[in-house]
Amino acid sequence: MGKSLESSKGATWALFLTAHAVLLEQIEVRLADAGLPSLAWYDVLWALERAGSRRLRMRELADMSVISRSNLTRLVDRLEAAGLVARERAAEDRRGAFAVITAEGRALRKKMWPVYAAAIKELFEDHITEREATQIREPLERVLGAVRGPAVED
Amino acid sequence: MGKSLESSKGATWALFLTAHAVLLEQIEVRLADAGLPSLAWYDVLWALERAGSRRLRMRELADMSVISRSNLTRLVDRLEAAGLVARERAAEDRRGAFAVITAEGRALRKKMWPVYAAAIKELFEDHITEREATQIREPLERVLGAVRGPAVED
DNA sequence: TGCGTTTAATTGCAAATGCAACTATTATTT
DNA sequence: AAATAATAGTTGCATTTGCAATTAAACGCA
Repeated sequence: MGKSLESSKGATWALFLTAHAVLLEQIEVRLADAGLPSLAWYDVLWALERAGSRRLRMRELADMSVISRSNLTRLVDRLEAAGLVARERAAEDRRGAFAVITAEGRALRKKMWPVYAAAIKELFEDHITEREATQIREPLERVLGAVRGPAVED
Repeated sequence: MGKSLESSKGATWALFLTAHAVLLEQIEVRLADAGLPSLAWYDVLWALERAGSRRLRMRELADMSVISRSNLTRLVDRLEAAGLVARERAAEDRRGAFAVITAEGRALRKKMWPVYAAAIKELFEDHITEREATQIREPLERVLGAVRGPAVED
């Protein structure tokens, strides 16, 4: 294509950061405007709802939501205070605890989804083709794979 | 390509969020390990350094860094306390203030860059081709353009 | 000119986050 | 089995964020 561009990778990274910040900000505004809790709550509720028996160990939940253990402890505190989640002591390992989503939790998650989905659609999906989605997804999967499971080194 | 995939857009969005969270976490760890401040500081310093006369109005800086005005006020408070930035009252509009990067600020930014750059490279750039970078960048630019300048509506 | 409006930036206060230390329990060594 | 290490989760405390209200200056216009 003629003149070579310096490197578009740096620009891609910058754009990745900016796009994330702007989109998340917009989504949070929409949720707040609808009188709904933040995305962080949604993520945890959704992770629990998908889980086999609607429960996950704190550790698993923290990993899936990509937040620290201590932050998850407090987030679950808040969710529990709101009646959306309950803690259950683990029988087989008495150190551990499960977070279990309640019926109210499921109801709220279900109520949040349309607002969240509409935001994703309008802000993100409507502007990219199916093909582009794949072209974004594939490299990101590779990136994530490299960070997460860099194949045990010895 | 034969069997149609449900929609890869949802998966792309999920991946976008996860990749962002994981990569940022890793980058922050590397900066902290090197005894350096967070990316938020870097962003502000870099925005100022790029600016014409090494200064920007608080408003512009907040927009560029995608953070709220009030948060920027405090972030600049901290940067100022660290001697990396100074505030300058605007002459032509006495409500306003400029944030100006200091020599120390420039020095620190310069010291942070190699660590940050190495992280971006290893975690992100090394796993995608130049072509893929473009294929990510283009749709994201469109997305961002749509959110930001949705063409004045009336 | 004077009055209401908009804009820039900051502040108060509550909520959320990050990090290091701590408790309880299980796993490993010897 | 006792001693040591490792793991799960929580807590204390300091930092950072978010939101609403506030102060100050500029603008718009009657």
